[in-house]
Amino acid sequence: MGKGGQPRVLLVEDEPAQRTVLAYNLEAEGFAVTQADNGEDAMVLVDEEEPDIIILDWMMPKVSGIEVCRRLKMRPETRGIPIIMLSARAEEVDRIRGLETGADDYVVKPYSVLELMARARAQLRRVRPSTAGVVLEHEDIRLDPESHRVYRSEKVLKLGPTEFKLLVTLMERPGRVFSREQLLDLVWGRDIYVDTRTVDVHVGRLRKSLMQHGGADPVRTVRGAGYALG
Amino acid sequence: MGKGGQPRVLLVEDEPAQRTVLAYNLEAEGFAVTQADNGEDAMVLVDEEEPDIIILDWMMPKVSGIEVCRRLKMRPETRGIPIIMLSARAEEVDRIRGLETGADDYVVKPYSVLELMARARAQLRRVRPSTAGVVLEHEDIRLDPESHRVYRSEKVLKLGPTEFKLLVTLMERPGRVFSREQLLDLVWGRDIYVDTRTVDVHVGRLRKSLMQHGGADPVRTVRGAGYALG
DNA sequence: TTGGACTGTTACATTTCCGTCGCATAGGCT
DNA sequence: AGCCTATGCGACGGAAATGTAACAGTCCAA
Repeated sequence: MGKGGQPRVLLVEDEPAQRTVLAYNLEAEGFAVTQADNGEDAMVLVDEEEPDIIILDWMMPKVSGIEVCRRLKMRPETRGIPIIMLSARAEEVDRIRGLETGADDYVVKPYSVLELMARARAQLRRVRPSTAGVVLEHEDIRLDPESHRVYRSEKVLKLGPTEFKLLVTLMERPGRVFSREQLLDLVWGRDIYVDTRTVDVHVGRLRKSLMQHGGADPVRTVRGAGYALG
Repeated sequence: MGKGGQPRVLLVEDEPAQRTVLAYNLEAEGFAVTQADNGEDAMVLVDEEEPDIIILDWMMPKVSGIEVCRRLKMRPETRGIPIIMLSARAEEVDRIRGLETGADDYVVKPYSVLELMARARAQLRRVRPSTAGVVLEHEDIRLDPESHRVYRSEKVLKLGPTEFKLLVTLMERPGRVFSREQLLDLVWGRDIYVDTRTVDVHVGRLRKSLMQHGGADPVRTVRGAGYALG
């Protein structure tokens, strides 16, 4: 995985409008998006960004999506990356299938964005079964990303957006110690400037929220290093 | 519906003995039975056979029942098919419920065959109540897409077209949080340009409509994320 | 044509949350 | 103990997200 929670997706589509819409939706769904509008750039970006999944348009100038797919599936180091191919008409899917490019899934345009998201998640789950769309559990804490709900011993907890994201991050790797800088990256975003002490404050708020109905403090402070769950 | 009033059931169970027994009983009860022993085949058969109801074992090799269920409930064209999940122990039912896979009912092994039949019929009745329309229900809200009518505790509600579509979308996956962008996609259509704040306004109108005869607000606002039902 | 129903936008009110500061407290080292 | 640093935590101003009424435009039926 790119970083703790944010799966990286490489989006290859030559039509700017479609690419923009997709990128927007993917980002809204929590993906870190890298964009390319042609096959050559895509090949380079695969190595540079090491995406967790690739969404690839079939029709493209120069190097076509099919060709990109074929090349990637030939190299051992990129073979494992799931590829979802976009194609304009249903009949084409059969053709692409026939070409045995090795793509992992196909979506026909015009596609439902939600469906595409679902398929992307499904692929990610296959490759990395832990995260993305599954209910996270740690001791008596249960977190469902889909319904955006957190339970502790059957009681619903109320927590703010940042506390929620913070908890998601911690729960994705229970026991692992995250430095304040890492947490800023993962929860706030890579290019946001905020004081590292802000993390402390939010961890404090998260603690209070998690203990609002009683129970022990599940967050562990590692002096000089950061925070961890359990 | 299948031919001549015979409801089609897709039976997905990897244990041959159990599957055979169940299939026999289902056929005796007048169902047209299609069988699968794994999730992948099941996904294919859903499209090929268009069953009226699916009985799905939880534990299966490769693609689990949960995963099949989740995928089916994500696709609009299969979302309406009722799914009954079979699970080995009672505790698991709670777990599956927590996962919000969208299954319509749960039966614990070892189950009474009669009970399973009864539940299957109940689901069919719900989906096909002489009108052949899918009826969505959530708490005290009942929505019939066929007649375009919405009831709340036996009283008919009056709501506009957009409010109706919005409610349909939310009710198709109760509990799930939809972002404003997703709702724009699903309710308005993906190539319509409207401000995301418009969603807020319509959610507000939907709320007012749903509470026009009293009752609590069934729509949940998830700050920083979107809206959900329940 | 007129009136009603509906829609999308805007402006404003209100709530909730965020980031920072200051000080208290705890932990670790000599 | 005494000192220094890291962390906990309450408070506060302000920003951001959301609720909502009002408005103008559109469509359609009477």
